[in-house]
Amino acid sequence: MATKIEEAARAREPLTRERILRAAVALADEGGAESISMRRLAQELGVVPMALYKHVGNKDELLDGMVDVVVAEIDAPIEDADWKATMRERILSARRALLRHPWASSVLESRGEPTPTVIAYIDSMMGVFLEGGFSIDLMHHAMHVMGSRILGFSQELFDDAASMPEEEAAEVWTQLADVYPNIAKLIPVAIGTHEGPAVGVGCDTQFEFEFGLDLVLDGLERLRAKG
Amino acid sequence: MATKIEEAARAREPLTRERILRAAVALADEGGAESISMRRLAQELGVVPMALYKHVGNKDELLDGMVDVVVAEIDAPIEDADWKATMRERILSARRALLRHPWASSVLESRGEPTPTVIAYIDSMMGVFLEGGFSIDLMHHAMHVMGSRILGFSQELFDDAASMPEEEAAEVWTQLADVYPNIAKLIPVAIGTHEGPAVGVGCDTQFEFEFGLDLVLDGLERLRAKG
DNA sequence: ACCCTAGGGTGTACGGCGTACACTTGTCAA
DNA sequence: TTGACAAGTGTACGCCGTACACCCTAGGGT
Repeated sequence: MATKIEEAARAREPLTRERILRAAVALADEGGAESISMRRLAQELGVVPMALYKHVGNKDELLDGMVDVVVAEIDAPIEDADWKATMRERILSARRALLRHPWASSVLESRGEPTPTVIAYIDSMMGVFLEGGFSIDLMHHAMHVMGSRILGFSQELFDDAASMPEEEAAEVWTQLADVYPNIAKLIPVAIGTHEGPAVGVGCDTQFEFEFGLDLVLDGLERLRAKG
Repeated sequence: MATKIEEAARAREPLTRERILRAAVALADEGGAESISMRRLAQELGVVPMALYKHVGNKDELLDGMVDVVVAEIDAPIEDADWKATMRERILSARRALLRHPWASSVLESRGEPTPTVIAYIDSMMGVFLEGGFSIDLMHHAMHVMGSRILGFSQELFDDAASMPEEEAAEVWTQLADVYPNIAKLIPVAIGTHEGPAVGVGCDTQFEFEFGLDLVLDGLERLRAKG
């Protein structure tokens, strides 16, 4: 009897590639990229590790599948807008997707060959450039210039040095002012004005992303206009 | 006797943090980033794995040390030049260092907090901006815009799709032309002109890097001039 | 001449990982 | 009823990082 109920409970939702991917994404969402392991994921699904291999091939394929889930969340390009607005909006949409899944950018970076889904996304971004009047050559360069920004992220040198109480951080940095004088100069700015999301050494990541994005897009527009 | 000789041979060059780092860099240079393991490295040094821990603490510290070795290879900034030339030259020097150690960029990306050596490098790059007439705010934005480019690399969406014979690659791509129409448009360019290092879907990575670098630097110069 | 200490190198062991391979079990067609 | 096929299981292998207790040797204080 009891065993029948158990079996029923287990069989209620049979293992599926989709279900595995959903569970993996959920697991990574709450535990970060390094918490994804076949064993941990199997446990989360109430199943033995090897069961997963009937649906995903290997771990790399799993990671690819997870990336695809995130990329699928990116909005379609808007219509009836110039190339720059279209590009900009779609990239910001991609960024929103990546912010919902903070593990995704590091997984994306680590992947060698992109998945067909990612390639299709890239291809459609190329289309935006071409329809916007870019030559094929310039579109090619543009794609390289954009780099990972086209997927909504850009690798930062520091991750935001948060997690330290603001005043303590300030003190540490003023102590280090003579060894890193220029970095130290950033502190008075943030502490002094002391408003908005810029606290401590941290900064408004969203602003910085859009700043860089616009700088690049403007540069490309200039080149396009010159022909 | 024999044992004495063995011991002598082993003791000839006693284990040292420097020696470990040199060996690790050499190992990664020839085997790639994923070939670095404490066990493998110990074996390379003719020593038991745990011996390393008397000198490096743990694997993360080892990786940090390896990064430092590479960063130390970057030339000092040139003198008596405007900020853009200084920046440009130093970044290209960094890129040369990273090309000598292809594993380094991925290790750099994977690291959370940068090492003091890296921080010092970043600080000195900030100094170049400031001495070039950037306000502190604009310098701050500029550092974000540069991102990893300041260390001589930028993450590409594909790694160069090399390793496939050129004509075969062309054929594959023309077959895929209807599913990735815009990517396919890149092929005739590379194949058609057929000169320089641009073969197949590949492209001149160095050119693309400098193209993007200059686009960003020019954009920043414009902002600086406006004040 | 003795011991003592400290530090570098060792050996063993633990818990985690990805996954190959042989197996049971449940389902449905013939 | 049987028999094939797919889904899930169990066991095992070879990697990994590293904690911990050990030994061995060189150097210094007595």
